Amino acid sequence: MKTGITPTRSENFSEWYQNLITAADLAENSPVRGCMTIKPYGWAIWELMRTEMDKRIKNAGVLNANFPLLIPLNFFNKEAEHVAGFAKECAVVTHHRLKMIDGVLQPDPDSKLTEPYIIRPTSETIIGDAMSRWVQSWRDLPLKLNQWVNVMRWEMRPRLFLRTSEFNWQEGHNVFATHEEATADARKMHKVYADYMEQVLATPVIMGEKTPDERFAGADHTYTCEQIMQDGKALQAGTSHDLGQHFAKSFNIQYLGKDGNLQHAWTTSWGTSTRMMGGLFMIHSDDDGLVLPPLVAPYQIVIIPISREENEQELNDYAEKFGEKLRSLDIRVMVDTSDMRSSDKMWKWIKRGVPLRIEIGAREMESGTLTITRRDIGKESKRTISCDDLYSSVSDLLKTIQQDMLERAKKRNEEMITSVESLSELESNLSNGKIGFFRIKYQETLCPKFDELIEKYKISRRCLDDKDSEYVYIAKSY
RNA sequence: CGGGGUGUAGCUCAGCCUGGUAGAGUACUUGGUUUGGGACCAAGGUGUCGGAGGUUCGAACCCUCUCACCCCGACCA
Repeated sequence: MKTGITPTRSENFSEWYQNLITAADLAENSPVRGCMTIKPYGWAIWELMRTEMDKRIKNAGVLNANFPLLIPLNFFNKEAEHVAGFAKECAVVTHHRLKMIDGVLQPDPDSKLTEPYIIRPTSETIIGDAMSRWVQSWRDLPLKLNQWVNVMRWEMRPRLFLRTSEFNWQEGHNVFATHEEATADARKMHKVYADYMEQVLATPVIMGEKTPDERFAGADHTYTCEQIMQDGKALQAGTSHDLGQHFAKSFNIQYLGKDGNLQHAWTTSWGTSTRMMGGLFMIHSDDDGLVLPPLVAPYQIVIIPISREENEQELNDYAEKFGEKLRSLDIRVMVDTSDMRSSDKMWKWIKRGVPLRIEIGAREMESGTLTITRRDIGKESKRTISCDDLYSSVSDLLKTIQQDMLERAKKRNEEMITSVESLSELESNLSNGKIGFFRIKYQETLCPKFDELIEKYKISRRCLDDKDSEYVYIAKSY
Protein backbone atom coordinates (compact mmCIF):
# COMPACT_ATOMS: atom_id res chain seq x y z
CA MET A 1 0.00 0.00 0.00
CA LYS A 2 1.20 3.47 -0.82
CA THR A 3 1.95 5.63 2.20
CA GLY A 4 1.79 9.39 2.47
CA ILE A 5 5.32 9.61 3.81
CA THR A 6 8.39 7.78 2.53
CA PRO A 7 10.38 6.29 4.06
CA THR A 8 8.05 4.80 6.66
CA ARG A 9 8.73 4.97 10.39
CA SER A 10 10.14 1.47 10.51
CA GLU A 11 12.37 2.03 7.49
CA ASN A 12 14.06 5.18 8.75
CA PHE A 13 12.52 7.03 11.64
CA SER A 14 14.50 10.25 11.51
CA GLU A 15 14.10 10.67 7.79
CA TRP A 16 10.39 9.93 8.17
CA TYR A 17 10.25 12.72 10.75
CA GLN A 18 11.92 15.23 8.43
CA ASN A 19 9.62 14.34 5.57
CA LEU A 20 6.59 14.44 7.84
CA ILE A 21 7.32 18.04 8.67
CA THR A 22 7.78 18.98 5.03
CA ALA A 23 4.69 17.08 3.88
CA ALA A 24 2.50 18.63 6.56
CA ASP A 25 3.86 22.07 5.70
CA LEU A 26 4.85 22.78 9.29
CA ALA A 27 8.33 24.27 9.05
CA GLU A 28 11.54 24.39 7.10
CA ASN A 29 15.18 25.13 7.66
CA SER A 30 15.95 28.81 7.35
CA PRO A 31 18.98 30.58 5.90
CA VAL A 32 20.07 31.11 9.50
CA ARG A 33 22.14 28.25 10.84
CA GLY A 34 20.20 26.04 13.22
CA CYS A 35 17.10 28.20 13.09
CA MET A 36 13.85 27.08 11.52
CA THR A 37 11.06 28.98 9.87
CA ILE A 38 7.73 27.87 11.26
CA LYS A 39 5.19 28.05 8.46
CA PRO A 40 1.60 29.25 8.92
CA TYR A 41 0.09 25.80 9.41
CA GLY A 42 2.73 24.88 11.98
CA TRP A 43 2.40 28.20 13.75
CA ALA A 44 -1.38 27.76 13.91
CA ILE A 45 -0.77 24.61 15.95
CA TRP A 46 1.60 26.48 18.26
CA GLU A 47 -0.94 29.27 18.74
CA LEU A 48 -3.55 26.76 19.84
CA MET A 49 -1.07 25.08 22.16
CA ARG A 50 -0.04 28.43 23.54
CA THR A 51 -3.59 29.59 24.17
CA GLU A 52 -4.38 26.45 26.17
CA MET A 53 -1.16 26.65 28.13
CA ASP A 54 -1.57 30.34 28.81
CA LYS A 55 -5.00 29.69 30.29
CA ARG A 56 -3.52 27.17 32.69
CA ILE A 57 -0.66 29.45 33.64
CA LYS A 58 -3.06 32.26 34.43
CA ASN A 59 -5.18 29.83 36.44
CA ALA A 60 -2.05 29.19 38.49
CA GLY A 61 -2.07 32.87 39.43
CA VAL A 62 0.64 34.01 37.05
CA LEU A 63 0.55 37.10 34.82
CA ASN A 64 2.56 37.63 31.67
CA ALA A 65 5.36 40.18 31.33
CA ASN A 66 8.03 40.89 28.76
CA PHE A 67 11.75 41.33 29.37
CA PRO A 68 14.48 42.44 26.94
CA LEU A 69 15.95 40.07 24.41
CA LEU A 70 19.44 41.20 25.34
CA ILE A 71 21.06 40.52 28.69
CA PRO A 72 24.12 42.39 29.96
CA LEU A 73 27.05 40.01 30.09
CA ASN A 74 27.80 40.70 33.74
CA PHE A 75 24.30 39.60 34.79
CA PHE A 76 25.15 36.23 33.47
CA ASN A 77 28.30 36.08 35.43
CA LYS A 78 26.57 36.29 38.80
CA GLU A 79 25.52 32.69 39.22
CA ALA A 80 28.49 30.37 38.74
CA GLU A 81 26.71 27.13 37.85
CA HIS A 82 24.37 28.94 35.53
CA VAL A 83 27.26 30.45 33.57
CA ALA A 84 29.01 27.11 33.36
CA GLY A 85 25.85 25.58 31.92
CA PHE A 86 25.16 28.15 29.24
CA ALA A 87 28.44 29.92 28.42
CA LYS A 88 29.25 27.57 25.57
CA GLU A 89 26.10 28.30 23.63
CA CYS A 90 25.62 32.05 23.72
CA ALA A 91 25.16 34.42 20.83
CA VAL A 92 26.92 37.65 21.74
CA VAL A 93 26.10 41.18 20.59
CA THR A 94 29.25 43.26 20.42
CA HIS A 95 28.50 46.18 18.07
CA HIS A 96 25.62 48.53 17.48
CA ARG A 97 26.33 49.79 13.97
CA LEU A 98 27.35 48.59 10.52
CA LYS A 99 29.76 50.29 8.19
CA MET A 100 30.81 49.83 4.58
CA ILE A 101 34.54 49.18 4.67
CA ASP A 102 36.29 48.36 1.39
CA GLY A 103 32.93 47.54 -0.12
CA VAL A 104 32.05 45.09 2.62
CA LEU A 105 29.27 45.79 5.07
CA GLN A 106 30.55 44.89 8.52
CA PRO A 107 30.38 45.88 12.19
CA ASP A 108 31.80 49.34 12.61
CA PRO A 109 34.90 49.00 14.82
CA ASP A 110 34.05 52.39 16.33
CA SER A 111 30.69 51.09 17.50
CA LYS A 112 32.03 48.38 19.74
CA LEU A 113 30.01 48.06 22.94
CA THR A 114 31.92 48.59 26.16
CA GLU A 115 30.00 45.68 27.59
CA PRO A 116 28.67 43.02 25.23
CA TYR A 117 25.11 41.75 25.47
CA ILE A 118 24.12 38.17 25.10
CA ILE A 119 20.93 37.12 23.41
CA ARG A 120 18.90 35.45 26.16
CA PRO A 121 19.28 31.68 26.33
CA THR A 122 16.89 31.88 29.30
CA SER A 123 15.97 34.84 31.48
CA GLU A 124 16.60 33.92 35.11
CA THR A 125 19.28 36.56 35.36
CA ILE A 126 17.55 39.60 33.95
CA ILE A 127 14.33 38.67 35.70
CA GLY A 128 16.27 38.07 38.92
CA ASP A 129 17.67 41.56 38.60
CA ALA A 130 14.18 43.03 38.24
CA MET A 131 12.85 40.98 41.10
CA SER A 132 15.53 42.31 43.41
CA ARG A 133 13.94 45.73 42.95
CA TRP A 134 10.33 44.56 42.91
CA VAL A 135 10.58 42.53 46.08
CA GLN A 136 11.00 44.58 49.24
CA SER A 137 8.53 43.30 51.79
CA TRP A 138 6.94 39.95 52.64
CA ARG A 139 3.77 41.59 51.31
CA ASP A 140 5.28 41.59 47.81
CA LEU A 141 5.41 37.81 47.87
CA PRO A 142 4.69 35.57 46.18
CA LEU A 143 5.56 37.30 42.93
CA LYS A 144 4.69 35.26 39.88
CA LEU A 145 5.31 36.05 36.24
CA ASN A 146 5.69 34.39 32.90
CA GLN A 147 6.80 35.43 29.45
CA TRP A 148 6.16 34.03 25.97
CA VAL A 149 9.33 34.81 24.04
CA ASN A 150 11.99 33.41 21.78
CA VAL A 151 15.38 32.50 23.15
CA MET A 152 18.65 31.50 21.56
CA ARG A 153 21.08 28.73 22.40
CA TRP A 154 23.83 28.13 19.89
CA GLU A 155 23.21 24.42 19.56
CA MET A 156 25.75 22.27 17.84
CA ARG A 157 23.33 19.77 16.39
CA PRO A 158 19.92 21.22 15.55
CA ARG A 159 16.83 19.25 14.50
CA LEU A 160 13.53 20.77 13.46
CA PHE A 161 11.39 21.46 16.55
CA LEU A 162 13.42 19.11 18.78
CA ARG A 163 16.47 21.29 19.07
CA THR A 164 16.83 24.57 17.23
CA SER A 165 19.18 27.42 17.98
CA GLU A 166 16.29 29.80 18.32
CA PHE A 167 13.11 28.54 19.88
CA ASN A 168 9.86 29.90 21.19
CA TRP A 169 8.75 29.10 24.70
CA GLN A 170 7.15 30.30 27.85
CA GLU A 171 9.33 30.76 30.88
CA GLY A 172 7.74 31.26 34.24
CA HIS A 173 9.57 32.78 37.17
CA ASN A 174 8.14 32.81 40.67
CA VAL A 175 9.47 34.15 43.97
CA PHE A 176 8.41 33.01 47.43
CA ALA A 177 9.10 33.88 51.01
CA THR A 178 9.76 30.33 52.14
CA HIS A 179 11.49 27.22 50.92
CA GLU A 180 8.32 25.18 51.42
CA GLU A 181 6.27 27.42 49.15
CA ALA A 182 8.91 27.37 46.41
CA THR A 183 9.27 23.60 46.54
CA ALA A 184 5.51 23.19 46.36
CA ASP A 185 5.34 25.61 43.45
CA ALA A 186 7.97 23.77 41.40
CA ARG A 187 5.97 20.59 41.96
CA LYS A 188 2.71 22.32 41.12
CA MET A 189 3.89 23.65 37.77
CA HIS A 190 5.35 20.25 36.99
CA LYS A 191 1.87 18.84 37.48
CA VAL A 192 0.28 21.61 35.40
CA TYR A 193 2.57 20.66 32.53
CA ALA A 194 1.90 16.95 32.77
CA ASP A 195 -1.87 17.51 32.84
CA TYR A 196 -1.65 19.82 29.88
CA MET A 197 0.39 17.38 27.83
CA GLU A 198 -2.04 14.57 28.50
CA GLN A 199 -5.31 16.47 28.28
CA VAL A 200 -4.52 18.91 25.47
CA LEU A 201 -1.83 17.18 23.43
CA ALA A 202 -2.91 13.60 24.22
CA THR A 203 0.75 12.83 24.87
CA PRO A 204 1.35 10.79 28.03
CA VAL A 205 4.09 11.87 30.36
CA ILE A 206 6.54 10.20 32.69
CA MET A 207 6.99 12.50 35.65
CA GLY A 208 10.05 12.59 37.78
CA GLU A 209 12.96 14.45 39.22
CA LYS A 210 16.18 14.81 37.28
CA THR A 211 19.25 13.18 38.77
CA PRO A 212 22.07 15.63 39.67
CA ASP A 213 23.95 14.99 36.40
CA GLU A 214 20.94 16.09 34.33
CA ARG A 215 19.77 18.99 36.48
CA PHE A 216 19.29 22.55 35.20
CA ALA A 217 22.34 24.76 35.68
CA GLY A 218 21.71 26.59 38.94
CA ALA A 219 18.82 24.51 40.30
CA ASP A 220 18.49 22.47 43.49
CA HIS A 221 15.82 20.28 41.96
CA THR A 222 14.61 19.86 38.39
CA TYR A 223 11.30 18.15 37.72
CA THR A 224 10.78 16.90 34.22
CA CYS A 225 8.07 15.66 31.89
CA GLU A 226 9.60 12.88 29.80
CA GLN A 227 7.86 11.48 26.78
CA ILE A 228 8.49 8.33 24.78
CA MET A 229 8.63 8.69 21.01
CA GLN A 230 7.56 5.94 18.64
CA ASP A 231 11.18 4.93 18.11
CA GLY A 232 11.62 4.49 21.84
CA LYS A 233 13.73 7.58 22.41
CA ALA A 234 13.01 10.05 25.17
CA LEU A 235 12.06 13.67 24.77
CA GLN A 236 12.26 16.10 27.66
CA ALA A 237 9.10 18.06 26.98
CA GLY A 238 9.01 20.45 29.89
CA THR A 239 10.79 21.18 33.14
CA SER A 240 10.13 22.94 36.41
CA HIS A 241 13.02 24.03 38.60
CA ASP A 242 13.30 24.59 42.30
CA LEU A 243 16.10 27.16 42.27
CA GLY A 244 16.52 27.32 46.01
CA GLN A 245 18.21 30.60 46.94
CA HIS A 246 20.88 30.49 44.23
CA PHE A 247 19.41 33.31 42.17
CA ALA A 248 17.99 35.15 45.17
CA LYS A 249 21.50 35.35 46.58
CA SER A 250 23.23 36.15 43.28
CA PHE A 251 20.75 38.92 42.50
CA ASN A 252 19.93 40.08 45.97
CA ILE A 253 16.27 39.23 45.99
CA GLN A 254 15.61 40.06 49.62
CA TYR A 255 12.55 40.98 51.61
CA LEU A 256 11.83 42.31 55.06
CA GLY A 257 9.87 39.63 56.90
CA LYS A 258 7.01 40.01 59.34
CA ASP A 259 9.60 39.60 62.05
CA GLY A 260 11.55 42.59 60.79
CA ASN A 261 14.47 40.49 59.52
CA LEU A 262 15.90 40.97 56.02
CA GLN A 263 16.10 37.61 54.26
CA HIS A 264 16.64 36.02 50.87
CA ALA A 265 13.66 34.81 48.90
CA TRP A 266 13.25 31.44 47.14
CA THR A 267 12.66 31.17 43.41
CA THR A 268 11.36 28.73 40.83
CA SER A 269 11.41 28.71 37.05
CA TRP A 270 9.56 26.51 34.60
CA GLY A 271 9.36 26.25 30.84
CA THR A 272 7.86 24.52 27.85
CA SER A 273 8.84 25.19 24.30
CA THR A 274 8.22 24.47 20.65
CA ARG A 275 10.09 21.24 21.35
CA MET A 276 6.77 19.97 22.68
CA MET A 277 5.52 20.19 19.12
CA GLY A 278 8.19 17.72 18.08
CA GLY A 279 6.87 15.33 20.71
CA LEU A 280 3.32 15.89 19.57
CA PHE A 281 4.28 15.02 16.00
CA MET A 282 6.51 12.06 16.82
CA ILE A 283 4.05 10.46 19.20
CA HIS A 284 0.88 10.54 17.10
CA SER A 285 1.84 10.64 13.46
CA ASP A 286 1.86 7.63 11.15
CA ASP A 287 3.18 6.60 7.75
CA ASP A 288 0.56 8.72 5.99
CA GLY A 289 1.60 11.89 7.78
CA LEU A 290 0.62 14.04 10.70
CA VAL A 291 -2.14 13.04 13.10
CA LEU A 292 -3.35 15.88 15.30
CA PRO A 293 -5.48 15.68 18.40
CA PRO A 294 -8.62 17.80 17.86
CA LEU A 295 -7.79 20.28 20.62
CA VAL A 296 -4.73 21.61 18.80
CA ALA A 297 -5.72 20.97 15.19
CA PRO A 298 -5.93 24.23 13.19
CA TYR A 299 -8.76 22.58 11.29
CA GLN A 300 -10.64 19.94 13.24
CA ILE A 301 -12.70 19.01 10.22
CA VAL A 302 -12.04 19.27 6.52
CA ILE A 303 -14.92 19.06 4.08
CA ILE A 304 -14.06 17.87 0.59
CA PRO A 305 -16.69 18.20 -2.12
CA ILE A 306 -16.43 15.32 -4.58
CA SER A 307 -17.55 17.15 -7.64
CA ARG A 308 -17.63 16.95 -11.39
CA GLU A 309 -17.42 19.96 -13.58
CA GLU A 310 -21.17 20.21 -14.12
CA ASN A 311 -22.09 20.35 -10.43
CA GLU A 312 -18.96 21.89 -8.96
CA GLN A 313 -20.46 25.23 -8.00
CA GLU A 314 -23.57 23.72 -6.52
CA LEU A 315 -21.64 21.18 -4.48
CA ASN A 316 -19.14 23.77 -3.27
CA ASP A 317 -21.94 26.01 -2.09
CA TYR A 318 -23.60 23.12 -0.34
CA ALA A 319 -20.36 22.14 1.38
CA GLU A 320 -19.71 25.73 2.45
CA LYS A 321 -23.15 25.91 3.94
CA PHE A 322 -22.67 22.75 5.95
CA GLY A 323 -19.24 23.95 7.03
CA GLU A 324 -20.81 27.16 8.29
CA LYS A 325 -23.30 25.13 10.27
CA LEU A 326 -20.51 23.18 11.94
CA ARG A 327 -18.67 26.38 12.73
CA SER A 328 -21.67 27.46 14.77
CA LEU A 329 -20.74 24.60 17.10
CA ASP A 330 -17.37 26.29 17.63
CA ILE A 331 -15.57 23.78 15.48
CA ARG A 332 -12.66 24.82 13.27
CA VAL A 333 -13.68 23.79 9.77
CA MET A 334 -11.89 23.94 6.44
CA VAL A 335 -14.04 23.59 3.36
CA ASP A 336 -11.64 22.82 0.57
CA THR A 337 -13.20 24.23 -2.56
CA SER A 338 -9.83 24.83 -4.17
CA ASP A 339 -9.32 23.84 -7.78
CA MET A 340 -7.63 20.48 -7.22
CA ARG A 341 -8.60 16.90 -7.88
CA SER A 342 -10.51 15.60 -4.90
CA SER A 343 -8.11 12.72 -4.35
CA ASP A 344 -5.25 15.20 -4.15
CA LYS A 345 -7.16 17.20 -1.58
CA MET A 346 -7.68 14.11 0.52
CA TRP A 347 -3.98 13.33 0.66
CA LYS A 348 -3.17 16.92 1.37
CA TRP A 349 -5.33 16.96 4.49
CA ILE A 350 -4.38 13.44 5.52
CA LYS A 351 -0.78 14.54 5.56
CA ARG A 352 -1.69 17.60 7.60
CA GLY A 353 -3.41 15.51 10.20
CA VAL A 354 -6.93 16.94 10.19
CA PRO A 355 -8.78 14.75 12.73
CA LEU A 356 -12.00 14.29 10.77
CA ARG A 357 -12.56 14.29 7.02
CA ILE A 358 -15.98 14.76 5.45
CA GLU A 359 -16.65 13.91 1.82
CA ILE A 360 -19.79 15.09 0.11
CA GLY A 361 -20.71 13.93 -3.40
CA ALA A 362 -23.72 14.50 -5.61
CA ARG A 363 -25.68 11.47 -4.35
CA GLU A 364 -25.07 12.48 -0.76
CA MET A 365 -26.20 16.01 -1.41
CA GLU A 366 -29.48 14.56 -2.70
CA SER A 367 -30.00 12.26 0.27
CA GLY A 368 -28.77 14.59 3.01
CA THR A 369 -25.90 12.32 3.98
CA LEU A 370 -22.10 12.52 3.97
CA THR A 371 -19.08 10.29 4.40
CA ILE A 372 -16.74 10.69 7.35
CA THR A 373 -13.28 9.25 7.99
CA ARG A 374 -11.26 9.57 11.19
CA ARG A 375 -7.62 10.46 10.63
CA ASP A 376 -6.41 8.56 13.68
CA ILE A 377 -7.97 5.30 12.46
CA GLY A 378 -7.93 5.79 8.70
CA LYS A 379 -9.73 4.15 5.85
CA GLU A 380 -11.50 1.51 7.90
CA SER A 381 -13.34 4.16 9.90
CA LYS A 382 -14.99 5.45 6.74
CA ARG A 383 -18.78 5.49 6.97
CA THR A 384 -21.76 7.32 5.60
CA ILE A 385 -24.21 9.00 7.95
CA SER A 386 -26.90 11.65 7.74
CA CYS A 387 -25.98 15.30 8.08
CA ASP A 388 -28.32 15.65 11.03
CA ASP A 389 -26.75 12.75 12.89
CA LEU A 390 -23.29 14.13 12.33
CA TYR A 391 -24.34 17.57 13.42
CA SER A 392 -25.67 16.30 16.71
CA SER A 393 -22.79 13.93 17.43
CA VAL A 394 -19.75 15.69 16.01
CA SER A 395 -18.62 17.42 19.18
CA ASP A 396 -18.64 14.12 21.03
CA LEU A 397 -16.88 12.46 18.14
CA LEU A 398 -14.02 14.95 18.34
CA LYS A 399 -13.77 14.33 22.08
CA THR A 400 -13.67 10.60 21.41
CA ILE A 401 -10.85 11.02 18.93
CA GLN A 402 -8.92 13.10 21.45
CA GLN A 403 -9.45 10.47 24.13
CA ASP A 404 -8.62 7.53 21.87
CA MET A 405 -5.37 9.14 20.84
CA LEU A 406 -4.31 9.52 24.45
CA GLU A 407 -5.26 5.93 25.26
CA ARG A 408 -3.39 4.61 22.27
CA ALA A 409 -0.27 6.54 23.21
CA LYS A 410 -0.54 5.40 26.83
CA LYS A 411 -0.81 1.81 25.78
CA ARG A 412 2.24 2.10 23.57
CA ASN A 413 4.15 3.73 26.43
CA GLU A 414 3.48 0.75 28.66
CA GLU A 415 4.93 -1.54 26.03
CA MET A 416 7.94 0.74 25.72
CA ILE A 417 8.97 0.49 29.37
CA THR A 418 11.06 -2.49 30.49
CA SER A 419 11.85 -3.15 34.12
CA VAL A 420 15.31 -4.54 34.78
CA GLU A 421 16.96 -5.74 37.98
CA SER A 422 20.61 -5.29 37.18
CA LEU A 423 23.06 -3.55 34.92
CA SER A 424 23.85 -6.80 33.16
CA GLU A 425 20.18 -7.28 32.40
CA LEU A 426 20.07 -3.70 31.15
CA GLU A 427 23.07 -4.27 28.94
CA SER A 428 21.77 -7.49 27.43
CA ASN A 429 18.56 -5.65 26.51
CA LEU A 430 20.52 -2.80 24.96
CA SER A 431 22.85 -5.06 23.04
CA ASN A 432 19.84 -6.94 21.69
CA GLY A 433 18.57 -3.65 20.28
CA LYS A 434 15.65 -3.35 22.67
CA ILE A 435 14.22 0.15 22.38
CA GLY A 436 12.35 2.30 24.87
CA PHE A 437 12.74 3.17 28.54
CA PHE A 438 14.29 0.96 31.17
CA ARG A 439 13.31 1.20 34.80
CA ILE A 440 15.96 0.21 37.30
CA LYS A 441 16.93 0.89 40.92
CA TYR A 442 18.78 4.20 40.98
CA GLN A 443 21.36 2.74 43.31
CA GLU A 444 22.31 0.19 40.65
CA THR A 445 23.38 2.97 38.31
CA LEU A 446 25.75 4.67 40.74
CA CYS A 447 28.89 2.91 39.61
CA PRO A 448 31.57 3.22 36.88
CA LYS A 449 30.04 0.32 35.00
CA PHE A 450 26.94 2.39 34.32
CA ASP A 451 29.04 5.29 33.04
CA GLU A 452 30.50 2.88 30.53
CA LEU A 453 27.03 1.93 29.38
CA ILE A 454 26.19 5.62 28.97
CA GLU A 455 29.17 5.97 26.65
CA LYS A 456 28.62 2.78 24.78
CA TYR A 457 24.88 2.95 24.16
CA LYS A 458 24.35 6.72 24.24
CA ILE A 459 21.83 6.40 27.01
CA SER A 460 21.15 8.71 29.92
CA ARG A 461 19.23 8.84 33.15
CA ARG A 462 15.95 10.47 32.20
CA CYS A 463 14.50 10.90 35.67
CA LEU A 464 13.72 9.30 38.99
CA ASP A 465 10.24 7.86 39.03
CA ASP A 466 7.84 10.15 40.88
CA LYS A 467 5.83 7.13 41.90
CA ASP A 468 8.85 5.53 43.58
CA SER A 469 11.97 7.64 43.62
CA GLU A 470 14.23 4.68 44.34
CA TYR A 471 13.83 3.88 40.66
CA VAL A 472 15.27 5.71 37.69
CA TYR A 473 14.29 5.66 34.02
CA ILE A 474 17.05 5.08 31.47
CA ALA A 475 16.76 5.77 27.73
CA LYS A 476 18.34 7.21 24.66
CA SER A 477 17.15 10.73 24.15
CA TYR A 478 16.67 13.46 21.59
C1' C B 1 37.37 22.59 17.49
C1' G B 2 38.65 17.33 15.50
C1' G B 3 37.13 13.50 11.34
C1' G B 4 34.30 12.99 6.69
C1' G B 5 31.33 15.21 2.73
C1' U B 6 28.49 18.64 -0.48
C1' G B 7 27.64 23.40 -3.24
C1' U B 8 24.58 22.86 -10.86
C1' A B 9 16.62 24.83 -12.41
C1' G B 10 11.75 26.09 -6.81
C1' C B 11 13.23 20.88 -4.80
C1' U B 12 16.28 16.09 -5.30
C1' C B 13 20.33 15.25 -8.14
C1' A B 14 23.33 13.57 -12.90
C1' G B 15 27.32 15.75 -15.78
C1' C B 16 33.51 16.71 -13.63
C1' C B 17 37.78 11.34 -13.91
C1' U B 18 39.02 12.00 -20.05
C1' G B 19 37.72 20.64 -20.92
C1' G B 20 34.01 22.06 -26.58
C1' U B 21 29.57 26.50 -24.09
C1' A B 22 24.08 22.59 -19.31
C1' G B 23 20.65 17.87 -18.39
C1' A B 24 17.02 14.27 -15.76
C1' G B 25 13.18 13.47 -12.26
C1' U B 26 9.86 16.31 -9.66
C1' A B 27 7.32 20.81 -9.02
C1' C B 28 5.15 24.82 -11.80
C1' U B 29 1.87 27.06 -16.21
C1' U B 30 -1.70 26.01 -20.28
C1' G B 31 -5.09 22.66 -23.01
C1' G B 32 -7.62 17.97 -23.16
C1' U B 33 -9.34 13.27 -21.09
C1' U B 34 -10.12 11.91 -15.90
C1' U B 35 -12.08 12.30 -10.60
C1' G B 36 -15.19 8.51 -3.59
C1' G B 37 -7.29 6.80 -0.77
C1' G B 38 -1.84 9.78 -4.86
C1' A B 39 -4.41 9.83 -13.00
C1' C B 40 -2.78 10.26 -18.01
C1' C B 41 -1.43 12.74 -22.70
C1' A B 42 0.52 17.07 -25.09
C1' A B 43 2.83 21.77 -25.10
C1' G B 44 5.62 25.53 -22.23
C1' G B 45 8.99 28.64 -18.77
C1' U B 46 13.07 27.96 -15.59
C1' G B 47 19.90 28.60 -14.36
C1' U B 48 25.62 34.42 -13.00
C1' C B 49 27.04 25.66 -12.38
C1' G B 50 28.67 28.99 -4.17
C1' G B 51 32.53 33.21 -4.82
C1' A B 52 37.48 35.13 -6.45
C1' G B 53 41.82 34.33 -9.11
C1' G B 54 44.80 31.19 -12.48
C1' U B 55 45.92 27.62 -16.77
C1' U B 56 43.69 27.34 -21.84
C1' C B 57 41.66 29.26 -28.34
C1' G B 58 37.81 27.50 -24.91
C1' A B 59 36.38 25.91 -17.78
C1' A B 60 30.48 23.35 -14.30
C1' C B 61 34.82 20.14 -15.44
C1' C B 62 41.92 21.20 -14.32
C1' C B 63 44.92 24.30 -10.37
C1' U B 64 45.05 27.90 -6.04
C1' C B 65 42.50 30.57 -2.47
C1' U B 66 37.92 31.58 -0.11
C1' C B 67 32.85 31.28 1.70
C1' A B 68 28.64 28.50 3.03
C1' C B 69 26.12 24.29 4.39
C1' C B 70 25.50 18.99 5.76
C1' C B 71 26.88 14.31 8.45
C1' C B 72 29.76 11.88 12.89
C1' G B 73 31.73 13.52 18.20
C1' A B 74 31.34 17.43 22.91
C1' C B 75 25.92 20.49 24.28
C1' C B 76 20.42 20.78 25.15
C1' A B 77 13.89 23.19 26.46
